[in-house]
Amino acid sequence: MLKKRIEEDLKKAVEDLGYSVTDIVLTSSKNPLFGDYSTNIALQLAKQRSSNDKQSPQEIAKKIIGNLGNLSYLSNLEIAGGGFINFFLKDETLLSNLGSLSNLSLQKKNHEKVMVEFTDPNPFKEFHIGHVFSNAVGESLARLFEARGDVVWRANFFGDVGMHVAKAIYGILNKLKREDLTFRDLEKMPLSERIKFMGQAYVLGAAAYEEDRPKEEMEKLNLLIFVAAQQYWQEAKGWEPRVDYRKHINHIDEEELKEIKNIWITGRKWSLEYFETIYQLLGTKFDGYYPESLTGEWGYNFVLEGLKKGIFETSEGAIIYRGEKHGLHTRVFINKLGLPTYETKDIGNAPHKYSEFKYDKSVIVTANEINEYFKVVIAAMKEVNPDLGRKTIHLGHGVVRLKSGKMSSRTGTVFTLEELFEIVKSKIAALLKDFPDSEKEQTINKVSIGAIKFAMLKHQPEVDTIFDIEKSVALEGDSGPYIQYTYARARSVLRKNLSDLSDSSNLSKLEAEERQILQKIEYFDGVVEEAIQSLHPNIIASYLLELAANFNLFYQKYRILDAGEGKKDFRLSLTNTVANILKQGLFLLGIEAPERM
RNA sequence: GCCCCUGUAGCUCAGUGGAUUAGAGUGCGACGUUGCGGACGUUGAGGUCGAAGGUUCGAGUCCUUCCAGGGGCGCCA
Repeated sequence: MLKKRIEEDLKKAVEDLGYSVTDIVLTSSKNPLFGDYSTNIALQLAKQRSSNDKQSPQEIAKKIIGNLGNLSYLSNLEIAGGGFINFFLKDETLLSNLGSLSNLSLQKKNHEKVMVEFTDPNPFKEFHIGHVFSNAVGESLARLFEARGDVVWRANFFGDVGMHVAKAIYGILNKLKREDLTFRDLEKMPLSERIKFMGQAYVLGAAAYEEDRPKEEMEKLNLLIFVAAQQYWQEAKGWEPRVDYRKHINHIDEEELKEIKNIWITGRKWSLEYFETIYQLLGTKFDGYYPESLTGEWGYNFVLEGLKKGIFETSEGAIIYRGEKHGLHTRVFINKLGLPTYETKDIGNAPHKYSEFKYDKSVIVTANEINEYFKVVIAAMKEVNPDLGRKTIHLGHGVVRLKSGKMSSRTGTVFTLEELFEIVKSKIAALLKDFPDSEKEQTINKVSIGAIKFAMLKHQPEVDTIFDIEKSVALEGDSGPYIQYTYARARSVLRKNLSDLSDSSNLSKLEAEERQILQKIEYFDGVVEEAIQSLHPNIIASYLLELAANFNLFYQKYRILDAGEGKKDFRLSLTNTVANILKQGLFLLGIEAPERM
């Protein structure tokens, strides 16, 4: 990578002048007049010294250039503007670089163990497009870490106990009664129908909860679910309970408990089965699953430990953490019924995950509406277990909004992945109507998922995205299909060439468009590093769009296969490298690149 | 009321304190291939970077205040 080389040479030249530099900023130039790379280092250094020793940026730049001497890979080195140093690479340098990149593989030099938790959909509820956003971001981060050589563990945390489940089960019981069905009838339906039923039941239960009438009944149901879940883990996995939930209930009707337990186990299983079909479609495979029914118990112990140390305190019958000491809010960890809240389940999630995978870093991707809440959880974790606290990074992604407003499974205005997928799929299917049947279905899926994921990943993850369902998942312009199409077109040319690709560094003259592509290829590695460092997959997305646009312009203007000897080999090699990078870049975004589309 | 996030072209968004003239895509106007895949390419119009101060040789970027939108603020997740 040439950028690294320039940075090293530059750093040495600057240090020889007696300046201490921690960070050399070398940027790729947008304007070809300013060379391939530029640095403002001289302007930065001019500020560093006290006034009596001050030198102008130009003077410093001049000295730096003097120290750099003659660099064989450059065609020119100049001072411009108010002290910028511009680096012009030789065409031969870029060309020889192409040879080394034609079988591109990223340098794998990092070897940290990284946990990435993402998607986190709750059983009994719909998989909505917010989950798709979380999945797209998380899967991309996981792949970026892997590209750097890290060992990644994909974690999926889900709420299988808590009021939302009580609402869902309350809804199921009532909906069954209303429609004169039994739970057995449900079991005979196809999976998609069962999921739909449960989704509707949840909305029913949530609405009933708002009315306040059955609140007490639902709170009791909530407790029963905790007991049922605990029994399940005891029987199925030999789990040793750490918390006694029964003591919070006056009287338990064992028949009722049995019924609830059956619905909980079965409904939960259906949801998880269904989520797996979605993960397969989206291209994620999780290494570990962390249900709140278990992490809650881990967290319970964690909080009690903190209580003994005085980190947590009791208040009005609940166990709370006072966040004010860190400029945060007070949050309840164990409610007055003795049940762990989400805070406890989440704080217990850390030791639970760590017990299975001893990570150096744990990145948790969730919606940003719980950013403030997460700060409290991490602050508390840092006090009880500083090591785990330090290793935890929370990335709050933006809310996916519809034009009509935010969607919520609580109010029933969800927009599910299925609904979105159907809309996109029908558009793609229309375009691919003459496609050979054997690969048709698969290709339609690849392109549809590419369109959806790319539409989400082209934005910064932290910022809210507004989804105009019809328009947002575009197929032309800034889109996944645009890049996939460019890839397919490049592959089509390469398939038509029957001879071997040969080295072509003896080329006499580069066209401007060819040079621009070579320059762009040069800093793919740098872009990947930047994306990892900032946890911003959108940097990859922007890069791919630029590369695809550069290639399309070249493709439009010049012939490849009948370019004539000398040119042809080079252009094929260039096309091959672009195709490889597009494919790899898309892979880093979790998107597949079909050979034909 | 307090805390956090966000205000850049009609719309959706990029933009490390730096380089004439703030960039893409989309939408709108005008075009292009007897061509290797037109889901492509070229071109035009479109901006008081929410507002006002400040720091700096230099501010869309940093600081302060204000305005607007969103999220959060002890037993939902």
